Amino acid sequence: MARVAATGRKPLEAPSADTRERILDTAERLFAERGYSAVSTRNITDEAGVNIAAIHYHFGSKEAVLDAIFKRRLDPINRRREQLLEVCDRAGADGSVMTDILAAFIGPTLELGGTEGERNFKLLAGRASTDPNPEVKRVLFTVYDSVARRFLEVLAKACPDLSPQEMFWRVACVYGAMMYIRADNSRLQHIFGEEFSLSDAKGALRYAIPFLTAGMTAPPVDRPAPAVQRKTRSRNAK
Amino acid sequence: MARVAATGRKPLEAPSADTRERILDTAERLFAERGYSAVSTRNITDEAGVNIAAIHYHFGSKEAVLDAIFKRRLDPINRRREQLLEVCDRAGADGSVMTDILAAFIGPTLELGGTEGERNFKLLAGRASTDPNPEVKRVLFTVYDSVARRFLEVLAKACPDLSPQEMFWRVACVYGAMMYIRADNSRLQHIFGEEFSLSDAKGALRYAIPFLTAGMTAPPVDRPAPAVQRKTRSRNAK
DNA sequence: AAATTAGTCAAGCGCCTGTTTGAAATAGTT
DNA sequence: AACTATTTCAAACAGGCGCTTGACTAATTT
Repeated sequence: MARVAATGRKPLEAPSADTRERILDTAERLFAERGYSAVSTRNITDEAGVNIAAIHYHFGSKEAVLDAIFKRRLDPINRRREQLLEVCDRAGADGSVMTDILAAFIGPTLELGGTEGERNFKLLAGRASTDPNPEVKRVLFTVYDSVARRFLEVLAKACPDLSPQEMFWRVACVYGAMMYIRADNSRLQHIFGEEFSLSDAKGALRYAIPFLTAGMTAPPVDRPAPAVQRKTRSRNAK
Repeated sequence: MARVAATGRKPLEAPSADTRERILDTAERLFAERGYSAVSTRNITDEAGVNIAAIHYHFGSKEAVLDAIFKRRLDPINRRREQLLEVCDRAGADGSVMTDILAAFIGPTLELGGTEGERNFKLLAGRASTDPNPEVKRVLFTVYDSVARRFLEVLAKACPDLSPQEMFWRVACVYGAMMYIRADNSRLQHIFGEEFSLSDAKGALRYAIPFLTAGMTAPPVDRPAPAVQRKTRSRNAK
């Protein structure tokens, strides 16, 4: 009781879940705002209002904090992705399934943004995707590898005409677009005007997924399409 | 003479262009490898084999080094981009010009890679694009703003059917793909296999530009295409 | 009520940060 | 040969880094 009264925060059920969560929330925000390398453990504990030793008591290291942040948000998202991909996989391989596959993979991450914490994580995830820091790369690898492989399986099944090379480059474009939208650097916003924002999840789903669908279903470069293949691409009714 | 003999490097014409260039080359490599925030001025001067004070004598600050790195590589590239965009602009607005516009904007940066320094810069440019550090953002802004506006002008002219919203999101996808390819994080390579690499400039131009062309020329979501519009999209002869 | 456990705390470990200094060495000019 | 301007140098500035320690408080178990 004394602790709660002293810090003046709302009482919480578990005694130290408070400290743990406050560290995660604060670190999530600071990593998103300044980047992993530019944030110190002291920055985190100071802003979270906890003792400097709390990070190493509860997590063990700065890297472990990043890992916990990603696991906390991504575990449910990845479960949802796999579930949606399963549906697409069973639906078979006609041209129209591409939109659903992309939506299954991209949607759950772009829809984040209901809470401030989710918004921060979305930024962090996008910005971390090109962070060369070995600690960041290690965390991302352990957290993304499995679902990324599943995504590629389903995708390959839906695009039997694409050579591995072509699939590689198309997937890179999809990844790039998704990560850039998540990262939401304000450069395009500055050029187009303040009324546009990459953090607008509805816009992302409405416009980016058709763009990427068109790219994924375009006639292959390697073996020009066998003339029969001709797909409708204007299905934008949700 | 004594200095050259002592360091065992090839003699150079200008007296201190040596030190300046060595700092730029080394910083370019380290920033690319570890990220701007994770590299210290001492890391740079140590590896460059120059005195710790040289950075502030020749540049004034760490941020000014980053700025000089970008200006050195990007000034010729941006001149080339503007020249190529000019040609597209004059060519008028039929559907086939989209590939040329994208190639004009993306090509000159993806073609980098002839020297080790160019390869390092390509990585750095991609990775910096989502770096939230304010120093990095400031440098990128001053260096990219002008040519980005020109690109958008030409693009808008070639896509008269797209609403501003839709243009915004499509351009975001193009930017994202380009930056992700430049950044060349090794995650996709790890999944697809070592024989695939995002640093392969020929592959990027061969496969990514058709992908993005398909996305940019897809029927608009906002006002479904006026049924007349039907574009050929299989022009892959260079 | 005693013993155990979980959590918090201020202080400090050795090392690194971006930047500055004033003197020494070198190069270019007269 | 003397003089000036440019460049390099070791040393140091105040402060921050990730992480550890050992004492202390508070809740839980026995």
